[in-house]
Amino acid sequence: MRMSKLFGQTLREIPAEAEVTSHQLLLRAGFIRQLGAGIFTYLPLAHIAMTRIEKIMREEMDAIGGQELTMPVVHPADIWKKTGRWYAVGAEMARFVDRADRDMVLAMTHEEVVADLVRREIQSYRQLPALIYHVQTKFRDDPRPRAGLIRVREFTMLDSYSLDLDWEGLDMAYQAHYAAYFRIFNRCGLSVRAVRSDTGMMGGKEAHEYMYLTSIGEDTLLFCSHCDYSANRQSALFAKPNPEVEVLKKIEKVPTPNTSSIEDLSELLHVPKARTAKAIFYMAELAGMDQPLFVFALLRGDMTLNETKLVNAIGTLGRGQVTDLRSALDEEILAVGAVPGYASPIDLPKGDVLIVADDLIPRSPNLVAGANQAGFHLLNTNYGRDYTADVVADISSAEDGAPCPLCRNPMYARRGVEVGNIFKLGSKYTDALGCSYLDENGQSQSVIMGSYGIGVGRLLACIAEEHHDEKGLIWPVSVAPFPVHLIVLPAKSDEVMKTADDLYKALCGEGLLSLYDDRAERAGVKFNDADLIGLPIRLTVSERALAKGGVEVKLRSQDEKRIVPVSEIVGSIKTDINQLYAALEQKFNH
RNA sequence: CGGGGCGUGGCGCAGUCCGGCUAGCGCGCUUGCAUGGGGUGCAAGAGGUCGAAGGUUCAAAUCCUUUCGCCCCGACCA
Repeated sequence: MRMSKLFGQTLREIPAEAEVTSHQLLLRAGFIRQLGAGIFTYLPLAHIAMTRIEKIMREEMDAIGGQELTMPVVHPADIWKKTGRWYAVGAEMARFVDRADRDMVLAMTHEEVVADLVRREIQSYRQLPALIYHVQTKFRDDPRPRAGLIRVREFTMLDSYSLDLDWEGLDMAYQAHYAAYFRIFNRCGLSVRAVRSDTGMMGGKEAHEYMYLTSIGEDTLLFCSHCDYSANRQSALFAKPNPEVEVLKKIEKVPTPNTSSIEDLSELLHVPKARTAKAIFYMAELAGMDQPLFVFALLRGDMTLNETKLVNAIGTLGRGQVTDLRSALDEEILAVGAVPGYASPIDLPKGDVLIVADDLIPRSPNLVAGANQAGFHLLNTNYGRDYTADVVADISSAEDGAPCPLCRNPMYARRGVEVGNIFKLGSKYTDALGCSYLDENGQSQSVIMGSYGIGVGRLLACIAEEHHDEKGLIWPVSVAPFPVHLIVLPAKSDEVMKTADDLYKALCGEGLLSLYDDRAERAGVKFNDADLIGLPIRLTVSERALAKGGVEVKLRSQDEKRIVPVSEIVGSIKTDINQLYAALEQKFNH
């Protein structure tokens, strides 16, 4: 590609809207341009890089038996209504009506389409297992896109779907993906950690997320310092304290004026936070219910509430899945007879209030709790004797330093960006859309499904985030838009330009694609642009280099320069490329 | 959705508080000359409904109202 013809230019200054490094560099180097919030154009350089990433994805998917197809971006709402997600997913799903007034959906994922397809195509156990995938556009109307390509609304995703006879088959498909996804990330030069995750709107039994660890990440992950336990904080378990058994003391009301926080309470009464109970109030919207449900969450004063766990705990009640959870307003709290700052489940006039207690509460005797009266708390409240809950479940959040649920050693917290995920869905979607197959005994069985995805643009951004220096990007050889950046410097004689032109053609002839900076720019401009764009190998044709007997070769990732005779340049570059690939492989083989 | 910030040539900004000639500056872009290994110099140019609508005023980038968009924090999120 001649740079004089390349669509898209580099920017000297950082556009004001970019704060995150990958966003700044991708804008400055002429890879992306923004059209709207979370909506981007991928210029030729980014397009080529993404195409290369997708090629790696296709190779790895094909290697585990995947078959590529393409599914639509616009779906009739019908199938989403059948699985319930038309109702369960909120404004994140973009909807519209077509000219015939039919409800339509922009694809945010493709389980429904897959299930509909399976219903038509799969009838017999002989057709299973099957694995299909595509690389397709998704639209999720995220309330807050941010950080350039890290969190966008429209994006390209590799998503694959495994279809199996049974759960054992799904386990195998899941394992195959688990490994294939690591290979994809590693071949792209990105180091990731797989952590256990919540299944969220996807549903299903088990899920992992692939996390690129970085301080700009939006997710908080917990890693055990000793064993290999790791999880997203949304679903991370931890070893809770084991309180000693005590004689249940008599409940006692004490005045505690102006003591509405656990800190103040703990100080005033000289009791550790672990011997208090705190109440947190929510309004939960449940699928299929008109009125939001008041949720009274109770946990020990030394614990932090985990909203994801709370949502899941409410979901186990069978009253419907939570579609929205928000903090209750003071009026709403007072309306159920509780007093903000002094609330407890004891003697609560029970309207339609759902009490969810953390599982540490029943094991913790003689806790200080609110008296449902401003200015008073109760000493020695005990679960079972004084009150009960509708659900007892783990609703506490694992924080930095919390003991590992497996080995009790402390866990540490890190931030990360989710670049991929894998879900064991089971028959949630296949049953909803009625896809079954006949087994060898002629019995009808549910197709068991898994779904797996990687965001291509987000992956590109993470690679940029990981591979750069103060001058610009440093693309891994596997995803670089071109392996070679060929620079010709202005010169008096025509020989320099002719040598460069010939070299450019020779490289093309050898299949070594290059970005050829043939512009009438000065050396500094060209070198700076080359550093900014970050292609792996830089070749410089100049009078000075020719006088030294050849062309200057420099790797973007190293400082050394060397002169290589023109006749040997093709071989030399091929060697460099091979070494770069070898180094990349080396990095992840341990 | 709550809080904060910002919309002025392609990019970065000044001017807005306190209304007043033809709206500036740097970069980039065009042309010419010089220069020629790390964003070169000189000269001459092109390019702007000051986000939009309405209002106040003799006069609005500037004041008022409404609205749209973008960014950041939070809520949210596969």
